[in-house]
Amino acid sequence: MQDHEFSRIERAPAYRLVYNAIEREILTGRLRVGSPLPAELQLAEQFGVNRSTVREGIRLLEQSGLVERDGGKRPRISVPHYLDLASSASRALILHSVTFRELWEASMVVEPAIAESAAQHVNEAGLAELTINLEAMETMVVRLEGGGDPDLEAFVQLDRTFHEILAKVAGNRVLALAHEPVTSLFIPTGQIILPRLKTYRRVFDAHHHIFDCLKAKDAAKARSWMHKHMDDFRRAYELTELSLDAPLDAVSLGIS
Amino acid sequence: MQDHEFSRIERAPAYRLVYNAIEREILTGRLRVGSPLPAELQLAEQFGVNRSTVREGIRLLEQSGLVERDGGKRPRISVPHYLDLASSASRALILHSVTFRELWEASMVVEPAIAESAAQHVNEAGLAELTINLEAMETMVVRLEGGGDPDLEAFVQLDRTFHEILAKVAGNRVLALAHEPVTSLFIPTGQIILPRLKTYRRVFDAHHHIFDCLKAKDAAKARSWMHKHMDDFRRAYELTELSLDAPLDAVSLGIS
DNA sequence: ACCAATTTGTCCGTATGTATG
DNA sequence: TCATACATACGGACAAATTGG
Repeated sequence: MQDHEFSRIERAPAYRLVYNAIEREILTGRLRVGSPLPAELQLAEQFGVNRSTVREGIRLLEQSGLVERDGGKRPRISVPHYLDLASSASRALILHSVTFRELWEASMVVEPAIAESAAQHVNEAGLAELTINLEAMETMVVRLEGGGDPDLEAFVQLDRTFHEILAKVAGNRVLALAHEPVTSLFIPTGQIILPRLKTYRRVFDAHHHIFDCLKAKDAAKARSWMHKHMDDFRRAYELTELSLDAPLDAVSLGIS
Repeated sequence: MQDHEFSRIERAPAYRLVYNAIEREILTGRLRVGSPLPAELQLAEQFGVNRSTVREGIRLLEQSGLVERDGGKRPRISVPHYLDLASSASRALILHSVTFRELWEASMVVEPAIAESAAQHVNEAGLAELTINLEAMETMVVRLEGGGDPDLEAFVQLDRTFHEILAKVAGNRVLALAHEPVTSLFIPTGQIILPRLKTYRRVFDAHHHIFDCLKAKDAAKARSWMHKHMDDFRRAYELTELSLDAPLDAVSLGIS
Protein backbone atom coordinates (compact mmCIF):
# COMPACT_ATOMS: atom_id res chain seq x y z
CA MET A 1 0.00 0.00 0.00
CA GLN A 2 1.05 3.52 -0.66
CA ASP A 3 0.68 6.54 1.57
CA HIS A 4 -0.61 8.63 -1.26
CA GLU A 5 -2.16 7.80 -4.58
CA PHE A 6 -1.33 10.01 -7.46
CA SER A 7 -4.01 10.47 -10.04
CA ARG A 8 -3.10 8.94 -13.32
CA ILE A 9 -1.09 11.40 -15.32
CA GLU A 10 -2.42 11.78 -18.81
CA ARG A 11 0.07 12.62 -21.50
CA ALA A 12 -1.73 13.38 -24.69
CA PRO A 13 0.61 13.70 -27.65
CA ALA A 14 1.58 17.23 -28.56
CA TYR A 15 -0.32 17.26 -31.83
CA ARG A 16 -3.51 16.45 -29.94
CA LEU A 17 -2.90 19.25 -27.47
CA VAL A 18 -2.53 21.55 -30.43
CA TYR A 19 -5.86 20.25 -31.73
CA ASN A 20 -7.56 20.79 -28.39
CA ALA A 21 -6.18 24.28 -28.01
CA ILE A 22 -7.28 25.43 -31.44
CA GLU A 23 -10.66 23.68 -31.17
CA ARG A 24 -11.29 25.53 -27.95
CA GLU A 25 -10.43 28.86 -29.52
CA ILE A 26 -12.92 28.16 -32.28
CA LEU A 27 -15.76 26.94 -30.08
CA THR A 28 -15.44 29.90 -27.75
CA GLY A 29 -15.41 32.27 -30.67
CA ARG A 30 -11.95 33.68 -30.10
CA LEU A 31 -11.09 32.38 -33.54
CA ARG A 32 -13.92 33.49 -35.73
CA VAL A 33 -15.59 31.34 -38.34
CA GLY A 34 -14.64 32.32 -41.85
CA SER A 35 -11.32 33.85 -40.93
CA PRO A 36 -8.13 32.15 -42.05
CA LEU A 37 -6.22 29.96 -39.67
CA PRO A 38 -3.00 31.55 -38.37
CA ALA A 39 0.11 30.49 -40.23
CA GLU A 40 1.62 27.18 -39.23
CA LEU A 41 4.93 28.76 -38.29
CA GLN A 42 3.22 31.32 -36.13
CA LEU A 43 1.21 28.63 -34.34
CA ALA A 44 4.38 26.60 -33.89
CA GLU A 45 6.03 29.53 -32.17
CA GLN A 46 3.04 30.26 -29.94
CA PHE A 47 2.65 26.66 -28.84
CA GLY A 48 6.36 26.08 -28.63
CA VAL A 49 6.29 23.02 -30.85
CA ASN A 50 7.57 22.16 -34.26
CA ARG A 51 5.73 23.10 -37.39
CA SER A 52 5.24 19.44 -38.33
CA THR A 53 3.49 18.89 -35.02
CA VAL A 54 1.20 21.83 -35.70
CA ARG A 55 0.44 20.42 -39.11
CA GLU A 56 -0.61 17.09 -37.61
CA GLY A 57 -2.91 18.89 -35.22
CA ILE A 58 -4.43 20.80 -38.10
CA ARG A 59 -5.19 17.53 -39.89
CA LEU A 60 -7.36 16.54 -36.95
CA LEU A 61 -9.20 19.85 -37.18
CA GLU A 62 -9.59 19.35 -40.89
CA GLN A 63 -11.19 15.94 -40.54
CA SER A 64 -13.52 17.11 -37.79
CA GLY A 65 -14.75 19.85 -40.10
CA LEU A 66 -13.55 22.82 -38.10
CA VAL A 67 -11.01 23.78 -40.73
CA GLU A 68 -11.80 23.85 -44.40
CA ARG A 69 -9.41 24.03 -47.24
CA ASP A 70 -10.29 25.48 -50.62
CA GLY A 71 -7.70 24.47 -53.15
CA GLY A 72 -4.27 25.67 -52.25
CA LYS A 73 -5.55 28.72 -50.44
CA ARG A 74 -5.23 29.58 -46.82
CA PRO A 75 -7.28 27.15 -44.73
CA ARG A 76 -10.29 28.83 -43.21
CA ILE A 77 -12.06 28.22 -39.97
CA SER A 78 -15.49 26.79 -40.61
CA VAL A 79 -18.47 25.31 -38.88
CA PRO A 80 -18.73 21.61 -39.64
CA HIS A 81 -21.84 20.68 -41.51
CA TYR A 82 -23.93 18.32 -39.44
CA LEU A 83 -25.06 16.41 -42.51
CA ASP A 84 -21.48 15.68 -43.49
CA LEU A 85 -20.76 14.36 -40.03
CA ALA A 86 -23.99 12.40 -40.15
CA SER A 87 -22.96 10.73 -43.37
CA SER A 88 -19.79 9.39 -41.81
CA ALA A 89 -21.94 8.13 -38.97
CA SER A 90 -24.09 6.40 -41.57
CA ARG A 91 -21.02 4.77 -43.04
CA ALA A 92 -20.12 3.58 -39.56
CA LEU A 93 -23.55 1.98 -39.32
CA ILE A 94 -22.70 -0.20 -42.28
CA LEU A 95 -19.44 -1.24 -40.69
CA HIS A 96 -21.51 -2.25 -37.68
CA SER A 97 -23.63 -4.49 -39.89
CA VAL A 98 -26.85 -2.58 -39.48
CA THR A 99 -29.80 -4.47 -40.91
CA PHE A 100 -32.36 -3.46 -43.48
CA ARG A 101 -35.02 -3.87 -40.84
CA GLU A 102 -33.42 -1.31 -38.58
CA LEU A 103 -33.21 1.17 -41.40
CA TRP A 104 -36.75 0.55 -42.44
CA GLU A 105 -38.12 0.91 -38.91
CA ALA A 106 -36.30 4.20 -38.55
CA SER A 107 -37.59 5.39 -41.89
CA MET A 108 -41.15 4.58 -40.85
CA VAL A 109 -40.63 6.88 -37.89
CA VAL A 110 -38.70 9.72 -39.44
CA GLU A 111 -39.92 10.06 -43.01
CA PRO A 112 -43.63 10.51 -42.31
CA ALA A 113 -42.75 13.13 -39.71
CA ILE A 114 -40.64 14.93 -42.30
CA ALA A 115 -43.42 14.79 -44.86
CA GLU A 116 -45.85 16.21 -42.33
CA SER A 117 -43.54 19.04 -41.37
CA ALA A 118 -42.70 19.72 -45.00
CA ALA A 119 -46.38 20.16 -45.82
CA GLN A 120 -46.61 22.76 -43.08
CA HIS A 121 -43.53 24.72 -44.08
CA VAL A 122 -43.27 24.34 -47.82
CA ASN A 123 -42.95 27.46 -49.95
CA GLU A 124 -42.85 28.27 -53.64
CA ALA A 125 -39.14 27.64 -53.95
CA GLY A 126 -39.49 24.22 -52.40
CA LEU A 127 -42.38 23.30 -54.67
CA ALA A 128 -40.36 24.42 -57.67
CA GLU A 129 -37.45 22.23 -56.68
CA LEU A 130 -39.74 19.27 -56.23
CA THR A 131 -41.41 19.94 -59.57
CA ILE A 132 -38.11 19.76 -61.40
CA ASN A 133 -37.29 16.53 -59.61
CA LEU A 134 -40.67 15.00 -60.42
CA GLU A 135 -40.54 15.96 -64.07
CA ALA A 136 -37.12 14.42 -64.44
CA MET A 137 -38.36 11.23 -62.86
CA GLU A 138 -41.48 11.16 -65.01
CA THR A 139 -39.59 11.39 -68.29
CA MET A 140 -37.38 8.61 -67.03
CA VAL A 141 -40.36 6.42 -66.15
CA VAL A 142 -42.03 7.03 -69.50
CA ARG A 143 -38.83 6.15 -71.32
CA LEU A 144 -38.49 2.96 -69.30
CA GLU A 145 -42.08 1.95 -70.03
CA GLY A 146 -41.35 2.49 -73.69
CA GLY A 147 -38.71 -0.19 -73.42
CA GLY A 148 -35.66 1.95 -72.74
CA ASP A 149 -32.81 0.50 -70.77
CA PRO A 150 -32.89 1.67 -67.21
CA ASP A 151 -30.28 4.04 -65.85
CA LEU A 152 -30.70 2.76 -62.34
CA GLU A 153 -28.08 4.99 -60.84
CA ALA A 154 -29.83 8.09 -62.15
CA PHE A 155 -33.26 6.92 -61.03
CA VAL A 156 -32.15 6.15 -57.50
CA GLN A 157 -30.38 9.48 -57.38
CA LEU A 158 -33.63 11.24 -58.26
CA ASP A 159 -35.44 9.24 -55.62
CA ARG A 160 -32.85 10.20 -53.07
CA THR A 161 -32.92 13.85 -54.08
CA PHE A 162 -36.69 13.96 -53.68
CA HIS A 163 -36.43 12.87 -50.07
CA GLU A 164 -33.55 15.22 -49.42
CA ILE A 165 -35.50 18.18 -50.72
CA LEU A 166 -38.35 17.18 -48.45
CA ALA A 167 -36.03 17.05 -45.45
CA LYS A 168 -34.72 20.48 -46.28
CA VAL A 169 -38.20 21.89 -46.78
CA ALA A 170 -39.33 20.47 -43.45
CA GLY A 171 -37.03 23.01 -41.84
CA ASN A 172 -35.96 20.89 -38.92
CA ARG A 173 -32.25 20.24 -38.81
CA VAL A 174 -32.49 17.61 -36.12
CA LEU A 175 -34.97 15.63 -38.17
CA ALA A 176 -32.76 16.14 -41.21
CA LEU A 177 -29.92 14.63 -39.24
CA ALA A 178 -32.06 11.66 -38.24
CA HIS A 179 -33.16 11.29 -41.82
CA GLU A 180 -29.66 11.18 -43.31
CA PRO A 181 -29.05 7.44 -42.88
CA VAL A 182 -32.32 6.75 -44.64
CA THR A 183 -31.34 8.54 -47.83
CA SER A 184 -27.73 7.50 -47.78
CA LEU A 185 -28.25 3.83 -46.92
CA PHE A 186 -31.89 2.89 -47.35
CA ILE A 187 -32.80 4.54 -50.62
CA PRO A 188 -29.75 3.22 -52.50
CA THR A 189 -30.93 -0.33 -51.89
CA GLY A 190 -33.43 0.58 -54.58
CA GLN A 191 -30.67 -0.29 -57.02
CA ILE A 192 -31.10 -3.90 -55.97
CA ILE A 193 -34.87 -3.95 -55.79
CA LEU A 194 -35.98 -1.86 -58.75
CA PRO A 195 -34.50 -3.91 -61.60
CA ARG A 196 -36.14 -7.04 -60.22
CA LEU A 197 -39.60 -5.71 -59.57
CA LYS A 198 -39.67 -2.77 -61.99
CA THR A 199 -41.74 -0.61 -59.68
CA TYR A 200 -40.50 2.63 -61.15
CA ARG A 201 -43.98 3.93 -61.83
CA ARG A 202 -45.06 3.08 -58.30
CA VAL A 203 -42.23 5.13 -56.79
CA PHE A 204 -43.04 8.04 -59.05
CA ASP A 205 -46.74 7.92 -58.19
CA ALA A 206 -45.99 7.95 -54.48
CA HIS A 207 -43.73 10.95 -54.86
CA HIS A 208 -46.36 12.69 -56.89
CA HIS A 209 -49.06 12.09 -54.30
CA ILE A 210 -46.83 13.46 -51.60
CA PHE A 211 -46.09 16.47 -53.75
CA ASP A 212 -49.82 17.11 -54.20
CA CYS A 213 -50.33 16.98 -50.45
CA LEU A 214 -47.57 19.52 -49.96
CA LYS A 215 -49.12 21.82 -52.52
CA ALA A 216 -52.46 21.49 -50.74
CA LYS A 217 -50.71 21.91 -47.37
CA ASP A 218 -52.41 18.75 -46.20
CA ALA A 219 -49.97 17.59 -43.55
CA ALA A 220 -51.92 14.56 -42.35
CA LYS A 221 -52.30 13.19 -45.85
CA ALA A 222 -48.66 13.86 -46.66
CA ARG A 223 -47.70 11.85 -43.61
CA SER A 224 -49.95 8.96 -44.54
CA TRP A 225 -48.74 8.82 -48.15
CA MET A 226 -45.16 8.81 -46.99
CA HIS A 227 -45.99 6.06 -44.57
CA LYS A 228 -47.43 4.02 -47.39
CA HIS A 229 -44.43 4.82 -49.58
CA MET A 230 -41.97 3.54 -46.98
CA ASP A 231 -44.03 0.46 -46.34
CA ASP A 232 -44.03 -0.21 -50.08
CA PHE A 233 -40.29 -0.22 -49.93
CA ARG A 234 -40.27 -2.94 -47.31
CA ARG A 235 -42.76 -5.04 -49.23
CA ALA A 236 -40.70 -4.75 -52.37
CA TYR A 237 -37.66 -5.79 -50.39
CA GLU A 238 -39.52 -8.81 -49.05
CA LEU A 239 -40.71 -9.79 -52.52
CA THR A 240 -37.11 -10.27 -53.51
CA GLU A 241 -35.39 -13.14 -51.77
CA LEU A 242 -33.54 -10.66 -49.56
CA SER A 243 -33.87 -11.03 -45.82
CA LEU A 244 -34.96 -8.05 -43.77
CA ASP A 245 -32.50 -9.01 -41.07
CA ALA A 246 -29.45 -9.39 -43.26
CA PRO A 247 -26.85 -6.70 -42.75
CA LEU A 248 -26.41 -4.19 -45.51
CA ASP A 249 -22.84 -4.84 -46.41
CA ALA A 250 -20.58 -2.26 -47.87
CA VAL A 251 -20.27 -3.97 -51.21
CA SER A 252 -23.94 -3.83 -52.05
CA LEU A 253 -23.98 -0.10 -51.43
CA GLY A 254 -21.02 0.58 -53.65
CA ILE A 255 -18.72 1.79 -50.95
CA SER A 256 -15.92 -0.47 -52.07
CA MET B 1 -16.72 28.10 -77.11
CA GLN B 2 -14.17 25.38 -76.88
CA ASP B 3 -13.85 22.34 -79.07
CA HIS B 4 -13.38 20.13 -76.10
CA GLU B 5 -14.02 20.50 -72.43
CA PHE B 6 -11.58 18.91 -70.11
CA SER B 7 -12.95 17.57 -66.89
CA ARG B 8 -11.76 19.49 -63.91
CA ILE B 9 -8.42 18.17 -62.79
CA GLU B 10 -8.38 17.30 -59.15
CA ARG B 11 -5.17 17.66 -57.28
CA ALA B 12 -5.69 16.47 -53.77
CA PRO B 13 -2.68 16.87 -51.51
CA ALA B 14 -0.63 13.74 -50.98
CA TYR B 15 -1.61 13.34 -47.35
CA ARG B 16 -5.24 13.16 -48.39
CA LEU B 17 -4.48 10.57 -51.05
CA VAL B 18 -2.77 8.55 -48.36
CA TYR B 19 -5.90 8.89 -46.26
CA ASN B 20 -8.14 7.79 -49.12
CA ALA B 21 -5.95 4.84 -49.95
CA ILE B 22 -5.81 3.52 -46.41
CA GLU B 23 -9.51 4.22 -45.82
CA ARG B 24 -10.31 2.18 -48.88
CA GLU B 25 -8.20 -0.73 -47.68
CA ILE B 26 -10.06 -0.70 -44.40
CA LEU B 27 -13.57 -0.40 -45.84
CA THR B 28 -12.98 -3.21 -48.30
CA GLY B 29 -11.58 -5.38 -45.56
CA ARG B 30 -8.12 -5.77 -46.98
CA LEU B 31 -6.89 -4.18 -43.76
CA ARG B 32 -8.73 -5.99 -41.05
CA VAL B 33 -10.27 -4.33 -38.03
CA GLY B 34 -8.28 -4.91 -34.88
CA SER B 35 -4.98 -5.46 -36.59
CA PRO B 36 -2.23 -2.88 -36.19
CA LEU B 37 -1.65 -0.31 -38.87
CA PRO B 38 1.46 -0.99 -40.97
CA ALA B 39 4.52 0.92 -39.88
CA GLU B 40 4.76 4.52 -41.05
CA LEU B 41 8.02 3.91 -42.82
CA GLN B 42 6.62 0.92 -44.62
CA LEU B 43 3.60 2.91 -45.77
CA ALA B 44 5.86 5.73 -46.88
CA GLU B 45 7.82 3.34 -49.07
CA GLN B 46 4.72 1.74 -50.55
CA PHE B 47 3.06 5.05 -51.38
CA GLY B 48 6.28 6.65 -52.48
CA VAL B 49 5.88 9.63 -50.19
CA ASN B 50 7.66 10.90 -47.17
CA ARG B 51 6.99 9.60 -43.74
CA SER B 52 5.74 12.99 -42.54
CA THR B 53 3.14 12.91 -45.27
CA VAL B 54 2.01 9.49 -44.14
CA ARG B 55 1.75 10.76 -40.60
CA GLU B 56 -0.56 13.57 -41.66
CA GLY B 57 -2.76 11.10 -43.48
CA ILE B 58 -2.91 8.92 -40.40
CA ARG B 59 -4.11 11.89 -38.35
CA LEU B 60 -7.10 12.15 -40.66
CA LEU B 61 -7.84 8.47 -40.15
CA GLU B 62 -7.47 8.94 -36.44
CA GLN B 63 -10.01 11.72 -36.25
CA SER B 64 -12.48 9.86 -38.44
CA GLY B 65 -12.33 6.94 -36.03
CA LEU B 66 -10.82 4.40 -38.37
CA VAL B 67 -7.58 4.27 -36.41
CA GLU B 68 -7.43 4.06 -32.67
CA ARG B 69 -4.46 4.50 -30.46
CA ASP B 70 -4.14 2.94 -27.05
CA GLY B 71 -1.43 4.67 -25.10
CA GLY B 72 1.96 4.44 -26.71
CA LYS B 73 1.17 1.20 -28.48
CA ARG B 74 0.85 0.53 -32.14
CA PRO B 75 -2.24 2.24 -33.54
CA ARG B 76 -4.90 -0.28 -34.39
CA ILE B 77 -7.48 -0.30 -37.10
CA SER B 78 -10.92 0.11 -35.64
CA VAL B 79 -14.51 0.61 -36.62
CA PRO B 80 -15.72 4.08 -35.73
CA HIS B 81 -18.58 4.09 -33.29
CA TYR B 82 -21.60 5.70 -34.88
CA LEU B 83 -22.66 7.26 -31.59
CA ASP B 84 -19.32 9.02 -31.24
CA LEU B 85 -19.65 10.43 -34.73
CA ALA B 86 -23.24 11.37 -33.97
CA SER B 87 -22.16 13.35 -30.95
CA SER B 88 -19.86 15.51 -33.03
CA ALA B 89 -22.76 16.02 -35.39
CA SER B 90 -24.79 17.13 -32.39
CA ARG B 91 -22.12 19.61 -31.48
CA ALA B 92 -22.26 20.90 -35.03
CA LEU B 93 -26.01 21.43 -34.61
CA ILE B 94 -25.30 23.83 -31.78
CA LEU B 95 -22.82 25.74 -33.90
CA HIS B 96 -25.60 26.02 -36.46
CA SER B 97 -27.85 27.60 -33.83
CA VAL B 98 -30.40 24.84 -33.75
CA THR B 99 -33.48 25.82 -31.79
CA PHE B 100 -35.16 24.20 -28.84
CA ARG B 101 -38.24 23.75 -30.98
CA GLU B 102 -36.37 21.70 -33.55
CA LEU B 103 -34.97 19.46 -30.86
CA TRP B 104 -38.31 19.06 -29.22
CA GLU B 105 -40.11 18.22 -32.45
CA ALA B 106 -37.50 15.59 -33.21
CA SER B 107 -37.80 14.17 -29.72
CA MET B 108 -41.56 13.88 -30.12
CA VAL B 109 -40.91 11.75 -33.18
CA VAL B 110 -38.01 9.63 -32.06
CA GLU B 111 -38.43 9.05 -28.35
CA PRO B 112 -41.92 7.53 -28.41
CA ALA B 113 -40.79 5.20 -31.19
CA ILE B 114 -37.83 4.17 -29.05
CA ALA B 115 -40.04 3.56 -26.04
CA GLU B 116 -42.35 1.43 -28.15
CA SER B 117 -39.53 -0.63 -29.57
CA ALA B 118 -37.90 -0.92 -26.16
CA ALA B 119 -41.10 -2.40 -24.73
CA GLN B 120 -41.03 -5.02 -27.45
CA HIS B 121 -37.41 -5.98 -27.06
CA VAL B 122 -36.60 -5.45 -23.40
CA ASN B 123 -35.03 -8.30 -21.46
CA GLU B 124 -34.07 -8.94 -17.85
CA ALA B 125 -30.70 -7.25 -18.17
CA GLY B 126 -32.30 -4.12 -19.55
CA LEU B 127 -34.91 -4.02 -16.80
CA ALA B 128 -32.15 -4.43 -14.22
CA GLU B 129 -30.21 -1.50 -15.64
CA LEU B 130 -33.31 0.64 -15.62
CA THR B 131 -34.11 -0.39 -12.06
CA ILE B 132 -30.74 0.79 -10.82
CA ASN B 133 -31.20 4.05 -12.64
CA LEU B 134 -34.69 4.58 -11.23
CA GLU B 135 -33.66 3.78 -7.68
CA ALA B 136 -30.83 6.27 -7.85
CA MET B 137 -33.18 8.92 -9.12
CA GLU B 138 -35.78 8.13 -6.46
CA THR B 139 -33.36 8.57 -3.57
CA MET B 140 -32.29 11.83 -5.12
CA VAL B 141 -35.88 13.04 -5.43
CA VAL B 142 -36.69 12.06 -1.84
CA ARG B 143 -33.64 13.89 -0.59
CA LEU B 144 -34.58 16.98 -2.55
CA GLU B 145 -38.11 16.93 -1.22
CA GLY B 146 -36.63 16.73 2.25
CA GLY B 147 -34.97 20.06 1.58
CA GLY B 148 -31.60 18.86 0.36
CA ASP B 149 -29.66 21.01 -2.03
CA PRO B 150 -30.03 19.77 -5.58
CA ASP B 151 -27.14 18.20 -7.41
CA LEU B 152 -28.50 19.23 -10.77
CA GLU B 153 -25.65 17.80 -12.74
CA ALA B 154 -26.17 14.36 -11.23
CA PHE B 155 -29.93 14.47 -11.70
CA VAL B 156 -29.74 15.43 -15.34
CA GLN B 157 -27.11 12.76 -15.85
CA LEU B 158 -29.52 10.16 -14.47
CA ASP B 159 -32.27 11.48 -16.71
CA ARG B 160 -29.98 11.23 -19.68
CA THR B 161 -28.81 7.74 -18.77
CA PHE B 162 -32.41 6.54 -18.53
CA HIS B 163 -33.10 7.57 -22.08
CA GLU B 164 -29.82 6.14 -23.29
CA ILE B 165 -30.57 2.76 -21.73
CA LEU B 166 -33.93 2.84 -23.46
CA ALA B 167 -32.32 3.56 -26.80
CA LYS B 168 -29.95 0.67 -26.30
CA VAL B 169 -32.72 -1.67 -25.24
CA ALA B 170 -34.79 -0.72 -28.28
CA GLY B 171 -32.17 -2.54 -30.33
CA ASN B 172 -32.30 -0.27 -33.34
CA ARG B 173 -29.02 1.42 -34.06
CA VAL B 174 -30.47 3.81 -36.62
CA LEU B 175 -33.02 5.03 -34.11
CA ALA B 176 -30.26 5.27 -31.52
CA LEU B 177 -28.36 7.48 -33.91
CA ALA B 178 -31.40 9.68 -34.44
CA HIS B 179 -31.92 9.80 -30.73
CA GLU B 180 -28.41 10.97 -29.86
CA PRO B 181 -28.98 14.71 -30.29
CA VAL B 182 -31.96 14.46 -27.98
CA THR B 183 -29.97 13.13 -25.05
CA SER B 184 -26.88 15.16 -25.70
CA LEU B 185 -28.58 18.50 -26.35
CA PHE B 186 -32.20 18.37 -25.30
CA ILE B 187 -32.03 16.61 -21.96
CA PRO B 188 -29.20 18.80 -20.61
CA THR B 189 -31.42 21.84 -20.91
CA GLY B 190 -33.05 20.32 -17.86
CA GLN B 191 -30.28 22.00 -15.92
CA ILE B 192 -31.91 25.31 -16.79
CA ILE B 193 -35.51 24.27 -16.30
CA LEU B 194 -35.43 22.04 -13.25
CA PRO B 195 -34.14 24.49 -10.65
CA ARG B 196 -36.84 26.97 -11.64
CA LEU B 197 -39.82 24.68 -11.70
CA LYS B 198 -38.62 21.92 -9.41
CA THR B 199 -40.34 19.20 -11.36
CA TYR B 200 -37.97 16.49 -10.23
CA ARG B 201 -40.75 14.24 -8.99
CA ARG B 202 -42.63 14.64 -12.24
CA VAL B 203 -39.65 13.47 -14.27
CA PHE B 204 -39.16 10.51 -11.98
CA ASP B 205 -42.84 9.53 -12.18
CA ALA B 206 -42.77 9.62 -15.98
CA HIS B 207 -39.70 7.41 -16.06
CA HIS B 208 -41.33 5.04 -13.64
CA HIS B 209 -44.49 4.77 -15.70
CA ILE B 210 -42.46 4.03 -18.79
CA PHE B 211 -40.52 1.43 -16.87
CA ASP B 212 -43.75 -0.27 -15.80
CA CYS B 213 -44.93 -0.40 -19.39
CA LEU B 214 -41.67 -2.03 -20.42
CA LYS B 215 -42.03 -4.59 -17.69
CA ALA B 216 -45.55 -5.32 -18.86
CA LYS B 217 -44.40 -5.31 -22.50
CA ASP B 218 -47.12 -2.81 -23.27
CA ALA B 219 -45.62 -1.05 -26.27
CA ALA B 220 -48.54 1.24 -27.02
CA LYS B 221 -48.69 2.53 -23.48
CA ALA B 222 -44.93 2.98 -23.34
CA ARG B 223 -45.17 5.11 -26.46
CA SER B 224 -47.94 7.23 -25.07
CA TRP B 225 -46.21 7.81 -21.74
CA MET B 226 -43.03 8.83 -23.50
CA HIS B 227 -45.04 11.16 -25.65
CA LYS B 228 -46.49 12.77 -22.58
CA HIS B 229 -43.07 12.93 -20.97
CA MET B 230 -41.57 14.80 -23.92
CA ASP B 231 -44.51 17.13 -24.11
CA ASP B 232 -44.05 17.87 -20.42
CA PHE B 233 -40.56 18.95 -21.21
CA ARG B 234 -41.79 21.50 -23.70
CA ARG B 235 -44.42 22.84 -21.34
CA ALA B 236 -41.84 23.25 -18.62
CA TYR B 237 -39.62 25.07 -21.07
CA GLU B 238 -42.47 27.38 -21.99
CA LEU B 239 -43.27 28.08 -18.35
CA THR B 240 -39.85 29.62 -17.98
CA GLU B 241 -39.35 32.80 -19.92
CA LEU B 242 -37.28 30.90 -22.48
CA SER B 243 -38.36 31.05 -26.09
CA LEU B 244 -38.88 27.84 -28.01
CA ASP B 245 -37.29 29.41 -31.05
CA ALA B 246 -34.16 30.68 -29.42
CA PRO B 247 -31.03 28.85 -30.44
CA LEU B 248 -29.37 26.67 -27.88
CA ASP B 249 -26.03 28.34 -27.65
CA ALA B 250 -22.87 26.58 -26.70
CA VAL B 251 -22.47 28.41 -23.43
CA SER B 252 -25.72 27.22 -21.93
CA LEU B 253 -24.75 23.64 -22.63
CA GLY B 254 -21.35 23.96 -21.09
CA ILE B 255 -19.34 23.35 -24.20
CA SER B 256 -17.15 26.37 -23.68
C1' DA C 1 0.84 42.93 -64.92
C1' DC C 2 5.06 42.21 -62.29
C1' DC C 3 7.64 41.43 -58.05
C1' DA C 4 8.60 40.20 -53.30
C1' DA C 5 7.10 38.24 -49.06
C1' DT C 6 4.42 34.80 -47.04
C1' DT C 7 2.59 30.27 -46.60
C1' DT C 8 1.62 25.62 -47.63
C1' DG C 9 3.12 21.03 -49.37
C1' DT C 10 6.63 17.92 -49.29
C1' DC C 11 10.96 16.10 -48.36
C1' DC C 12 15.37 14.70 -45.68
C1' DG C 13 17.82 13.66 -41.55
C1' DT C 14 18.11 12.92 -36.58
C1' DA C 15 17.18 12.25 -31.65
C1' DT C 16 14.48 10.16 -27.94
C1' DG C 17 11.37 7.33 -25.43
C1' DT C 18 8.98 3.09 -25.37
C1' DA C 19 7.15 -1.49 -26.57
C1' DT C 20 8.25 -6.16 -27.85
C1' DG C 21 10.87 -10.15 -28.36
C1' DT D 1 19.11 -7.32 -19.94
C1' DC D 2 19.81 -6.16 -24.51
C1' DA D 3 18.59 -5.22 -29.18
C1' DT D 4 15.32 -4.01 -32.55
C1' DA D 5 11.37 -1.64 -34.29
C1' DC D 6 8.46 2.02 -33.99
C1' DA D 7 5.99 6.41 -32.84
C1' DT D 8 6.83 11.04 -31.40
C1' DA D 9 9.03 15.22 -32.14
C1' DC D 10 12.44 18.33 -33.79
C1' DG D 11 15.27 21.09 -37.22
C1' DG D 12 16.17 22.52 -41.72
C1' DA D 13 15.29 22.79 -46.71
C1' DC D 14 13.06 23.85 -51.24
C1' DA D 15 9.32 24.24 -54.78
C1' DA D 16 4.86 25.97 -55.79
C1' DA D 17 1.05 28.68 -54.82
C1' DT D 18 -0.99 32.70 -52.75
C1' DT D 19 -1.01 37.31 -51.16
C1' DG D 20 -0.23 42.13 -51.19
C1' DG D 21 2.01 45.94 -52.82
